[in-house]
Amino acid sequence: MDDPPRDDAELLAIGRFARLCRLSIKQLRHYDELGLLVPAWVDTRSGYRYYRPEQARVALTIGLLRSLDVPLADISQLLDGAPAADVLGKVRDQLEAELARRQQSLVMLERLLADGVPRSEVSLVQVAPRRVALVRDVTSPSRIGPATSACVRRLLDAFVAAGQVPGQPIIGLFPLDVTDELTVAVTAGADAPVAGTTADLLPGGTFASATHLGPYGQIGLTAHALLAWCGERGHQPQGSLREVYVNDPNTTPPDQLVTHLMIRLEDPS
Amino acid sequence: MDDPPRDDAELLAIGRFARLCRLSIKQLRHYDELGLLVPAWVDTRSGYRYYRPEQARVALTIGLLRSLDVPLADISQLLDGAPAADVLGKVRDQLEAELARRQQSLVMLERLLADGVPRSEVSLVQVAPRRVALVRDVTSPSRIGPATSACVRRLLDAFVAAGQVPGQPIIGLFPLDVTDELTVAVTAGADAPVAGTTADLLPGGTFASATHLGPYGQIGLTAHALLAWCGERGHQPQGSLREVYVNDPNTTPPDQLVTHLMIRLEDPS
DNA sequence: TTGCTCCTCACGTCACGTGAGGTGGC
DNA sequence: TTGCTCCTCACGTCACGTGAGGTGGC
Repeated sequence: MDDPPRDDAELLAIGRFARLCRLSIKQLRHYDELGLLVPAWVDTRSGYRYYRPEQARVALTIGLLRSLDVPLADISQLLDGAPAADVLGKVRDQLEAELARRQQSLVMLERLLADGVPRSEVSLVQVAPRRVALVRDVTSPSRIGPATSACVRRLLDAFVAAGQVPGQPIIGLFPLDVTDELTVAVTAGADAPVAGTTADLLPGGTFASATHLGPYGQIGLTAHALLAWCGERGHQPQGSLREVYVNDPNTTPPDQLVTHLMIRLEDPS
Repeated sequence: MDDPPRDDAELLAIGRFARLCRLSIKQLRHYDELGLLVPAWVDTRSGYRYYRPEQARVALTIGLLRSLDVPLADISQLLDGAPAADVLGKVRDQLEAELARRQQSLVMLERLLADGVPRSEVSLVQVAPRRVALVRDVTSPSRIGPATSACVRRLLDAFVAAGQVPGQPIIGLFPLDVTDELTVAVTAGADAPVAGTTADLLPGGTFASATHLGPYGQIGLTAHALLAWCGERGHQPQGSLREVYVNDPNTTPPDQLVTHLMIRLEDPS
C-alpha cells in the first residue's frame, strides 16, 4: 500500500486541495486525524497527504456544516450514513434552545445597560404556614417561563373543575440551585383537597422579601439582588424561592407586573 | 499578613461561601487565580481560602453576568470600574451579531433538513466581457445581505441622478475566500461612466453556472453545490463569485427569486 | 480519632490557530 | 540549487469539570 495509485496525475497536495475546498490545511489535517476525511493516498516516507478532486464535495459539505456550527461528531455520523433527519434534527433543536437562551440574555443585558446591576430594597417578613393546592412540572432552565404558566393554567383549571375557588395569591416555587433539570411548582390557597392537584403545606417562618416590577423574564435580576442581600448578611437561604404573583399577567402589561420574591431564612438558633 | 483578621468569626470557608453564592468551589478558585475575586484571607500554611459575607454580592454579580455569557475578561474590567455602557454595550453588540448569525444557521439547517445537501445542475457557459458601473462596500460575513441591498440602492440612485438607464441584469460580486472583512460589489451595464460609481470591465471567459431558486439568504447552499462541482473536476475557480439577479426582490416573493451563480474557470492552457 | 473539607497538580473539553524546527518535492 | 510546500510536535484558546493523591480543621 506504499505505492501511489495509478492515476496519480489527479492527486492534489494538501495546499491545492485546501484552496479548492476553502478549508485550512490545519482543518484538513484535523479531519484526517479524526478519520472524517482521509486523504486518498499518503506518502509513507514523507508523510505528505494527497487528495483526489472528487473528495472536494465531501470536504465542501464538511465546510458548509461547520459554517452552521454543526459539531464534527455529528458531521461524522452524517458521513457514516446516519439519517439526516435524526442528526440535523437534534442539532436544530439544540440551536433553537440556545437561541432562546441567548435572546433572554440579550434582554437582560439591555436592562443591565439601562439600570445597572439592581439593588432592590429587601425587608424581613414573618409568614404563617399556608395550606395549598399544588401543581408541579419538571423542566429545563430555558423553559421556566412557559412551564410556569402551564402550571398556573392547570392549577386554575383544576379549581374550576372541582367547583372550588383558589385562595389568593398564586405563589410559584423555584429551586435555588441551578441545574439542567429543575422542578417548578405553582400553588394557590385551598383548605380542602382539590382533585388533580397535590395538597401541601407551605412552611412559615422568617422570610427575606424583595419586590420585582416588570416582566417575568427579568425576575432573575431581582432574585440576584435578594440573594446578594442575604449573602452579605451571611444568611443561608432555605428551601425554594417563592414568587408571589400580585397581578394577572393576562390583564396587566408586562412592565407593570408586580411580583414579591421571598426566601426563607434559617431559624435563629 | 499571616494572621487572620480580628473579626475572623465572620470568615467563611470556601464551601459555605460557594453555597451562599451558588457558585462552584472550582469557580471561586478560578476567580481567585485571575484576581477577579480574592478571598479576604488565605491561611498561608494550609492554603485554605476564607471569604467575608460581604463578598457575596460581588460573587453573585459575577455569577449573574456569567449566566448571560459575559466573558470573565469583561467582568474583570467592570469590577475594575470600567464604564458599564462601554463594556456591556460591546458585549451586547457581539451577542446581537452572534444571534443574527445563528438565526441564519437555523434557517439553513431547516432547509437542509427538508431538501438535503443540494446538488444543483451546473452548466458551462461562455460570457463576453462587459462594461459596467460598479459600487462596492466593505462588510462582515453576517451583513452581506444588507450590505448588498444597500449597494444596489446606491447604484440605481446613481443611474437616476445621472439620467442614465442601467443595463440589465444587475450582477453582484463576492469574494470566494471567507474572511472577517470582505468586499461586496454590485454592477449594472453602462457604456458611459456614471457619476458616483466606478467604471469597470467584468472579464469574460468560461464560467460554471448554477441557478438558485429561493431567498437570497440561502444562496450559500447553491454556491456550495457549484463549488463542489468545480472541485470534483479539479477546476480552480478564479476571481469572485457572480450573482446574476434575474428578478426584482421588491416585486417578487422570496421563494420565487431566481439567481444565477457563476464562477470563472481557469483558462485552458 | 473519625470524617469532612480543603489543598494542589494534571488532564480533558472543542476545533482548530500559531509558531518552532526540520525535511521533502519539483 | 533555490524556494516553496509539507511534515510533526507543542502550546494556546475559554472557563471551568473531574479525578488523583494528599493534608488540614473541628
